[in-house]
Amino acid sequence: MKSKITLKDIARELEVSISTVSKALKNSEEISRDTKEKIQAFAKLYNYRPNNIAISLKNKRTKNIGVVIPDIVHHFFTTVIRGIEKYANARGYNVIVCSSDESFDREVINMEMLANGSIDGFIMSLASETQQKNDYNHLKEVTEQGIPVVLFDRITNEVECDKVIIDDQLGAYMAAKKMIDQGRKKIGLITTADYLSVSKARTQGYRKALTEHNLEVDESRILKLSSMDMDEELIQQFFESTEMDAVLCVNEIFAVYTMRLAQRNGLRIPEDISFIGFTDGFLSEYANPSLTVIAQHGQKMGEISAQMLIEKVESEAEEETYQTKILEPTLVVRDSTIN
Amino acid sequence: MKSKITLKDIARELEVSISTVSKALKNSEEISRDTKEKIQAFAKLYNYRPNNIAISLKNKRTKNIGVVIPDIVHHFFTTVIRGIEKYANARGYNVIVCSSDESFDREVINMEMLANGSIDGFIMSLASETQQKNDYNHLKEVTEQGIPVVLFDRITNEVECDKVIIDDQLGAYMAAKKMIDQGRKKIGLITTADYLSVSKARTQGYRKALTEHNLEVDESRILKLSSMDMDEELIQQFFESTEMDAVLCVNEIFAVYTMRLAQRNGLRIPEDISFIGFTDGFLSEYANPSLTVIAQHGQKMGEISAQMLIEKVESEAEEETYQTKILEPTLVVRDSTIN
DNA sequence: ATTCGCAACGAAAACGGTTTCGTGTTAATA
DNA sequence: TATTAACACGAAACCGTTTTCGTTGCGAAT
Repeated sequence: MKSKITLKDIARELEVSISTVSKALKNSEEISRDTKEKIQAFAKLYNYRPNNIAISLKNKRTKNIGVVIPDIVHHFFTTVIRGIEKYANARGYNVIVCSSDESFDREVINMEMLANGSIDGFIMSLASETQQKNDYNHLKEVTEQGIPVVLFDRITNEVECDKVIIDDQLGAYMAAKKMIDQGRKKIGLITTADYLSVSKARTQGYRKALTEHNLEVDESRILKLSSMDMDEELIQQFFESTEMDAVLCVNEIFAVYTMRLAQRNGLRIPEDISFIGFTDGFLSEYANPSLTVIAQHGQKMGEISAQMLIEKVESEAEEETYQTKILEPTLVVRDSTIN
Repeated sequence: MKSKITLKDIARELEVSISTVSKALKNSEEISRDTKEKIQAFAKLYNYRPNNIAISLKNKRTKNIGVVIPDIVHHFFTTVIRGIEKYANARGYNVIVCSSDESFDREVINMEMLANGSIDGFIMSLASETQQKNDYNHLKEVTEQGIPVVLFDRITNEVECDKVIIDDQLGAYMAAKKMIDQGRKKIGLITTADYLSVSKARTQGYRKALTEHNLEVDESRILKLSSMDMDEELIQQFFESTEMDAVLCVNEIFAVYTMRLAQRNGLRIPEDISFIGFTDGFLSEYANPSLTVIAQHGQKMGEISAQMLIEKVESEAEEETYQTKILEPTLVVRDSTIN
């Protein structure tokens, strides 16, 4: 086991000072050509790599980005991570991923773990429990320490920082309008509790579309589930007791599950009933029939988040100017709606 | 913006030495009750947290685990990450996730980035390109430096380290046997190229099951796809030109996609043709019909990997003893096979 | 009065780099 | 010949901790 070689080792071996070695490896003008060549050759031979930790301590910059998300086993979030990684790695940053598991406490603990020097900034999406409690002191503390934060998707107005979201209201509006345009009148909505910023916005978009097209919003056609568990029982009851010719769901699981219910009840999709979901994941693509969805562009969201964060991290300026980027959702038409 | 307070700050403010502060905060016996109380109160008031980076430099331990996987947008790998996170976080470790994107070069780069002090050990699954090239020098270098490595799922015998896999051969065997027991005779296999360790093992299990039950292995019933892309064209051709009453697929996407093809051709599942896939993900659960699968227990795999790694990291011993844990796969019966 | 022991604290090295500011040597200039 | 500037390099501080090894001051024992 040959352990890592340090500047000190090289200096001792070549009988020069540590500073000379350091400068030589950075190709400093101060050092003579001969010495530089000798040192560089030696370093290459022994495969010298500077110790990241030491550099971090000196620079007070770690080149690590902390990502805290509610759930890692969720297609949307993984695409966001992919986007973050793509952009961050290209700029020499590593990504430290922590999942809050929708728990407020775990979110706080993870942030505290990372905030003590491990990372240069945070990219995060709020745990549902956090949105429910409406307590953002952990976020405020971090920003007050000067650690940049970018919030995506599940955001809050309570904390001042950069934000990236898609226009959820518009997305739901587009989906509902699509169904209305195809002559659907009895459009149901399966969503989650309103404390989730995204669900609230989507419900608004749904209402807006119906109202604007002179359709009454029938509250019995709206099912609000707790976000945590996919309650099959409730969906089943709802589906069987509600007359609908179209259903909008705030995620693909609700949609695909309900489609199956419909099919078992002898309904044809999309002839008798059509479906639109949110999140353009594998489930939508490979469902039978494939599911029309509002794509949230997770990867793009991740890239933009990373870009915004790294910009803040690397900017010397102390400007306290924050922006919110709103991405446009896209309707991906598949076989669960007509043509 | 109040930036982080350090030991030095406390020492200056309270007119004691840095060492006294450090000891007081660790409740050392050396320091008088009075002084300790004063220092601890001050630290609490100003919310002092030790700087992780400084501690890492001192201890030569980062409490970070590096995870390098082929793809982050993949259910199996995310469940593994979840398992790693769960175990690691409980022990105070952070998880740095890097995706190789199935690329050898990215795998090498990521490992080099992390190996220079950022992490205490690696948990990884090989990129398909790496398995194809059969080049593991980057892994060997890392282990020679004394950095522990745990390989999971996509492993190689070329490098000596701890390993965690499921018994892929057994899994495929179980699946094929299940179909045979139900009277299926013309069992197809949709898999990926043999250089992927798991695909090879699964193919072997499939062959073994057929042979043992006096069924001839018809090579024309085996489709080998490049792992990278899900080639719909090829699957379609294969499906339509091959007579089968059962299909075993090495992942859920292949299975679900092929099920849809079958249904469009008017076949009933599972009456006319039955399906079994690998990976127990959302796709299998919410497919219509739901898909019988060989569960790979990703989360468990992650937990075990993390446990093995942390054990190595924290053990002083220089023992060069490595083990390979083989998990038993489970057959999860759903509606794509008979009862 | 001297020595001893102990309690309570500080100085300094160490981790592995970067960087500023000397300093000694040589060669060019006055 | 004395001065000076450029060159090439080293010493040391610094980042924030931990930890070892002093070093005080003081009461007790001799």
